[in-house]
Amino acid sequence: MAESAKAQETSVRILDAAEILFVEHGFDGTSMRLITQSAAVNIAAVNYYFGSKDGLYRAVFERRAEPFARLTIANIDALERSKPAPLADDIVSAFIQSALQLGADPEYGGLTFVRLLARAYVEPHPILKESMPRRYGEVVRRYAGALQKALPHLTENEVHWRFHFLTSAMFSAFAGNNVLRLFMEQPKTNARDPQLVARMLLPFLVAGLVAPAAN
Amino acid sequence: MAESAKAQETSVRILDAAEILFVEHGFDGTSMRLITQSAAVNIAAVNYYFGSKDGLYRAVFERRAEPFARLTIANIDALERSKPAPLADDIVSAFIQSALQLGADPEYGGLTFVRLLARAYVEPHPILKESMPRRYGEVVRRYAGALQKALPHLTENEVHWRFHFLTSAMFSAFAGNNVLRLFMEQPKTNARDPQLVARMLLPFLVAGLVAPAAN
DNA sequence: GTTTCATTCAAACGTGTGTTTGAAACTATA
DNA sequence: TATAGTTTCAAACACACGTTTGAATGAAAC
Repeated sequence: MAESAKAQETSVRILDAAEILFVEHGFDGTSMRLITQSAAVNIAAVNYYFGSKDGLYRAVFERRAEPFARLTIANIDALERSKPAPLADDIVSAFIQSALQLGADPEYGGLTFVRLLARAYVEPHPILKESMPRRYGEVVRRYAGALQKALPHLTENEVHWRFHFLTSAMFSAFAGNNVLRLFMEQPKTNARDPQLVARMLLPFLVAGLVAPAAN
Repeated sequence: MAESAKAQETSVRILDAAEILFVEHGFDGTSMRLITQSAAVNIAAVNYYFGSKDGLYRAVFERRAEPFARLTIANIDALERSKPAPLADDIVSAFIQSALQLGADPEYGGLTFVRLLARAYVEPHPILKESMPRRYGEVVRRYAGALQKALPHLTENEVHWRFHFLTSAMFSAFAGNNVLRLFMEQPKTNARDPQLVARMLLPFLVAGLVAPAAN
């Protein structure tokens, strides 16, 4: 254990520890000493490798962001190649599937990164405001564009609204932010199994997307 | 201005300032000095009136929590009185309407409290884990129960799942946590008008709820 | 006017924060 | 083995944190 830990690169150990702790306690709630202690590393190592705590936060995101973006785009590429006019059902499936793969494959960061994204929505660090849109702008354009073609009865504006709702519900569900857990003692849902979450999510989101326009 | 500020109770000024700042910067990110400075109050006043920073956090929630719970329950009471077997459409409307009234009426805390709730999902302070379920358990039971009757083709478990998705999407939308804003430079949605949000939400959520069961 | 109580205030408390330092330890090249 | 470069380390830095203190101030009761 001590050996394998030693064998690992110091910077990677820091990233792994920080990723988990940032999810658990947020950026402000996670101290340098907690991170370095959890990574079994001297406290000066963070500044040595990442310059600052902000730099570490950025690095934690950058490690996962691009692989995830590439994954989601690869999925819609594959879909559109196999089916010239995919249905909303297919598109949502591809999107959910991306999050599922992210959660399943530790190389992509697993569920931890999904939870980190969910936290970032309500706790927007200035660093993200700049780097995330650059990385995910194309993802949104691709999926919203495909949905627009599949849902011609909706205005472009309304498609974006629904994609917004969809994304909120999906990330929140995968993140395990069991809203109901905050509201009642014994929620009847077990939000921890991603496969189950996905199976429950799909019909709900697809039906919501294809619903008649408002008004 | 100085007079009206002086006329207001000190403790209320602290609550008002803290409510806003907790939403903006989170619990850990909001310092006592920032709160008291923003409330134009001596720093010792927080401990004088609320005992501690934790006590203030609890007080910020408790001021809004019960009126909101009473409001949502009054809404479903009225619905069930006027309609013996309300449809999913009616129930979701009543739920959304509660959040809308909360957002519209400053006495209920306005949108600020909705945003605070949204933050609390991903940043669960120990204090909330204990006080929120006690306050909102009945709310969830009432709405989930009514939905169960309106959706007999779904298992109790699946109803809870969908109510979970619904709540996530709704609070996230009302909170103005525009997920897409994090992902693209110029989102096509303006998440700030609650009436508009509600109009867009309703068909999406209702369709999701009444969708055929998974599997 | 005096007394009593609640409230406000400036100042300081001890502790924890992110960051920096300069020497020690290690690794690889010569 | 000597040397150059990289990485680790204990210690300290200045500063911000939540909290406490004890005196000053205010208002109400007698």
